[in-house]
Amino acid sequence: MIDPQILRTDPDRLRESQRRRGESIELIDDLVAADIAKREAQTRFDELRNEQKVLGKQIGPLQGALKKADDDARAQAQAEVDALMAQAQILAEQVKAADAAATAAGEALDALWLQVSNLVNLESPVGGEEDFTVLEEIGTPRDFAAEGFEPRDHLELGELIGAIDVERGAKVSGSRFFYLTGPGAMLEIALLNLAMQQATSHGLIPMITPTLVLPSAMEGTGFLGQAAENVYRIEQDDMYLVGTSEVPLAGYHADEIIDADRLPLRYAGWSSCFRREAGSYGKDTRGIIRVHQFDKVEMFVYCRPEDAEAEHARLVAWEKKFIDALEIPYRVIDVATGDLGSSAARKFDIEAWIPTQGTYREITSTSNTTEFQARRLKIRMRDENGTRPLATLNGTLCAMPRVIVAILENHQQADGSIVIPTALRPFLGGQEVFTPAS
RNA sequence: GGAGGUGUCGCCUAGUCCGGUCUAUGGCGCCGCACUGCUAAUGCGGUUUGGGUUUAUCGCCCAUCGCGAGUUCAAAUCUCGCCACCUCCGCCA
Repeated sequence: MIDPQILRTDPDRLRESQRRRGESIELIDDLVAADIAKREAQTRFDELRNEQKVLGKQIGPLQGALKKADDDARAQAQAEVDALMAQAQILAEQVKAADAAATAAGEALDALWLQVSNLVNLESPVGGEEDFTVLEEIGTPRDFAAEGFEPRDHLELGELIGAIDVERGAKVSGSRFFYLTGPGAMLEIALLNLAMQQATSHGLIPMITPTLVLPSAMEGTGFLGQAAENVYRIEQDDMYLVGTSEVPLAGYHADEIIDADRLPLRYAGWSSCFRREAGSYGKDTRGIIRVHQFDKVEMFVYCRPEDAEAEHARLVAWEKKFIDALEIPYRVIDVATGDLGSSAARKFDIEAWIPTQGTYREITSTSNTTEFQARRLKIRMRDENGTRPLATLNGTLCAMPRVIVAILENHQQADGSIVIPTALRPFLGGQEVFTPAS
């Protein structure tokens, strides 16, 4: 949610943000009207309620006096009480109606706010999925032609070395599920160790989070808007499977007020992630680039709003350091406004070079969600200026399947073996190569 | 899953039986001021959160006693539902 003050003082800022995202501008007009309606209804209720309380305070003492009154005064006192009671009853009806009206107006307003995405950062390139800006390219893709062989894709390689089994994944769980087997499983564990080693060296707090969450956490992080179709819902218990540990890491401090001197709070969460991948039929059907379940180490930061942009840059730097250690060529892109997702004001993706696709593919994504999630989840900070919402940011450190794809494809040799990046070897007992199973 | 207990403004706590005097008591902590070579101690004042109004301030109004609904002129207090935690029993990785 965006600061309601901006809606009242500068609604054009919201309209401009909506325009850049390609989302509804009329929504802002509705919001302005609903905000006014809500305040009017609330004020009416407040005033009536005040009248009711003033009146109510007179009744108690009068009834006390009535009990003590002697016969002469009784009739008089009784009449006074009756008159007040009659008045109070009318007022009670009005209060009830005004309360209902204010509640309804509030709900209508909240429903509209839930449809509004975060204010985009004005630096973000405007446009759709293809309109990103490339910020930098690092490393050089190998020239397999010069090396004299045709690169195999990650699935072929994974099957060759006995690391990936998608056929049995499909047999047991359906399409887009897979098993990591033998060296594949060991590789994921090694990646987890490297990621957590780097994370802790940066001062992040390691976390293992719930993956099943209540609606409040899902909604608070902005995943029940246009992204809702990609979320698994457990109907029977009204819970959701998270698509990223960003959700439980953001919910961790929900409803809390954090002392500013504890900020920034930085976490590295490890969890399984579940995605329905609705609307991606036919896309990336081969291999493990797009799957329904995978594991991921996610970074999550709570900080002062004024520090958020610097923090965002720090997250990108940590992501780069991780990919650097894996010796994979990549580029960093500044994602365009139309492709940000509802909670991000700005988003940087790292895309790894995938030789058999001849292109870069997303392997990390880091978003500055400013105060958007914090407002929804009621996470505030307290400093010398009082209590106010803080900023949250998230960023991928290691999304297992895609990192594994990038390692296999970029470090393959002509015989189908895989050279293990030096940084991973300590976590694999010093092993240097994955070789094809016989 | 069953039985019992608990839930009050950072922490602890009074208030709930018997509705109005609750504008929620007291202690700790914290902030400000006074006193004071310094610190400590002491004294005085302040200290839930959210919304509205006013905004140069002070202020005023409403909501908030785990959450929600109900009864009532009036609910921390009565009724119902739910949630969380604790103890015990059952089942279980």
